[in-house]
Amino acid sequence: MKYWLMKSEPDVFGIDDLKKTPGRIEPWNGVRNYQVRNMMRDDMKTGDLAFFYHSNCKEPGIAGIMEIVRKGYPDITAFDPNSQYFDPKSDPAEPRWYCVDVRYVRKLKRVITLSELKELSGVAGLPLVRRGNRLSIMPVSRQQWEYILTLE
DNA sequence: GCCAACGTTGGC
DNA sequence: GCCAACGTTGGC
Repeated sequence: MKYWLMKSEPDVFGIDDLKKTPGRIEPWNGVRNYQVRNMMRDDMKTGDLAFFYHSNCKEPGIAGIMEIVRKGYPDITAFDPNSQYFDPKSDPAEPRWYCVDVRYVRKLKRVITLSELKELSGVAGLPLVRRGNRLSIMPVSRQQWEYILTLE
């Protein structure tokens, strides 16, 4: 089993939105970055756990936990001309973009903020705290995962 | 709203 | 294949 961190803007889709979704399951679609695509297509498996990270907001940080309940499969929003994520270059016969399904597990007792994570050596090496990082999904080691949960 | 960092695109 | 221009991300 692996661990991940997945970013989303709470103004667009936050942890509370996932919690409110019927069945508490949502496809994590619209990702249009090849590095992240590869992770969803090849590495993320059913049963993996992920931190739900709130980005581009007043207090960026880790807000909750979710579970991957469906491994990588083609992102159909890429084929939909009416979708904001439409990509005419993605051929249904050979899909360019992938997504996974996530299920709400729980919110953390408090948001563990980016600024505090940056101060702590226990998460050194995590792309999130590296300058200029733009990965919207990244792997988290078991040690980092457990360390972060001790901060809660 | 600003802007640094970085990915993508496309001309050559 | 290089690289300038452009677009996006995301912290601040």
